[in-house]
Amino acid sequence: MGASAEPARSRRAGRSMPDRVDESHIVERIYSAVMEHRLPPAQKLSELKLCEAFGVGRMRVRRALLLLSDQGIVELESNRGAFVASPSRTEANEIFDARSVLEPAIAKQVAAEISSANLAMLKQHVLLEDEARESGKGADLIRLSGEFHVKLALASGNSVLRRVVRELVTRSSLIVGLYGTSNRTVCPDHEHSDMLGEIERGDSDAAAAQMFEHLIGIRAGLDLSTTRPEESDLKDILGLS
Amino acid sequence: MGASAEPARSRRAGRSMPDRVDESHIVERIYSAVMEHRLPPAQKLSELKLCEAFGVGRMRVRRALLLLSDQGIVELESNRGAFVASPSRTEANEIFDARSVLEPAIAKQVAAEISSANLAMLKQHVLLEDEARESGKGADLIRLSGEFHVKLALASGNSVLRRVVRELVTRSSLIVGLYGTSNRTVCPDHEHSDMLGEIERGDSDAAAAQMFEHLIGIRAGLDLSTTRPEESDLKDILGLS
DNA sequence: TGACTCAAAATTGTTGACAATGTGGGATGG
DNA sequence: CCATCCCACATTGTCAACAATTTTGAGTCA
Repeated sequence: MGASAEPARSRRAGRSMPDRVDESHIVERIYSAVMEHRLPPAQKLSELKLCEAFGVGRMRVRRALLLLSDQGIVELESNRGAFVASPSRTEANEIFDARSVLEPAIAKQVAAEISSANLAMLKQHVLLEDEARESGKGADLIRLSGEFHVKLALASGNSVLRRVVRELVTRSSLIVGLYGTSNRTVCPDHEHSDMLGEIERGDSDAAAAQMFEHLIGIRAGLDLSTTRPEESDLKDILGLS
Repeated sequence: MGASAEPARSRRAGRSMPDRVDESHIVERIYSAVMEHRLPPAQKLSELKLCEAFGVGRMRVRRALLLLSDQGIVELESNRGAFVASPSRTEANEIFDARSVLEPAIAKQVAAEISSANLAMLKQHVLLEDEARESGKGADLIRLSGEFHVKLALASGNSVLRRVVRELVTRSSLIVGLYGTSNRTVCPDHEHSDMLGEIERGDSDAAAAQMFEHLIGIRAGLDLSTTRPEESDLKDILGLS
């Protein structure tokens, strides 16, 4: 049964869908699913399933998967298909190294010139985080913790910065799923709130320092030591991309 | 004459080609051509021409173009094809804003922990720049000036940083082509050399400051004022992607 | 039971044909 | 001479069939 031969509209009741689904829509949805830990690392992404899910032809799905693989969210294995990426410990360290370089600089910039509207947005977001933490909604908290970093970049008003952070945060979400040590897998309690305080005060350097420490804190909640190589690191070691 | 139906090997004598040309090869080649100002902004990229040039089927070319458009190097217009991107002044300012945030942080990081081998590589590169400047090889100088920034990111040993900088520098190359004011279109004379000095001394903050000033210098050689909107800015103003 | 073989089924990769749209040029008329 | 219309051509977008590869599972044998 070809998925794309159907009436194309009037899909199964639950989810509303734009009339014209293009690649970017599929990409966005998979990004969200990864951020919310609904798509675990190494999950198979069958073309047929995706075609049915989005009511789209195979070409669209393949193009979306190509874009996602270029962004490190998906891995394409020849003749085997697409899988949600499973970053090796080496890759994970690289990603957090990059975040430790880039995100403090972004926090610094945002602290230097944030609009009141964006400040309010971030405050609102932190409130949501507190709410999720206190009501024990672990899944929501994980998602919100990641989204904070994206919204902070968004507050810079610069789409390039937003895009870079979004990619890194989403990949980090996969890393947390793979290497998170049971408890405290997400951002330590009130660091987001503290950072926001520095931003509100306009203390750029303090905000940058806070972000740097914060990222160290996140990494501390992960098991990223590469003393003994593990499964998905073999390809790194053997030098097979 | 179908381009992909030929013997597939033994192409025209000049250029050697990998036996198996995949999307990333096409992407790399177009990146290089843009960096070297051999592909000007708004240049049409016909699928057929690219198929012939690379000896590849249309699918490969289309996928490469999709990746390039996702990275802002190429613009896809529906039913009209692919063109080398023409960043609007608004986009150009956004890109340089992002560079002014990210690259100083990268320079800081590199200054803090560069290997002697990478330091030597950068010194060698600056020598090449001097050579090109003194022998009046303007085209080479433009290319080398951009490459310096990429190589600096490369010296961090972090592929994420390298990738981000490479994308931004390549887009900047398009911006220089569009908005560069005749003379001094590239990096002011010895700033790369000065920056390298700070890096060698291990003075992180000085290196970061130098990079920041350097980027301001580059922007000063461009005409990016958006007082009266121009051609390609219309789409920004009208809110059409 | 467990390991192995092999063929059927399922999935992915690629190609070519066709439809849809944009482009250019010549004829026509003012 | 210039503008407009219209048709042939060229290019892009989409799809469906086919080829290649992997996966599955039943069957066989030790």
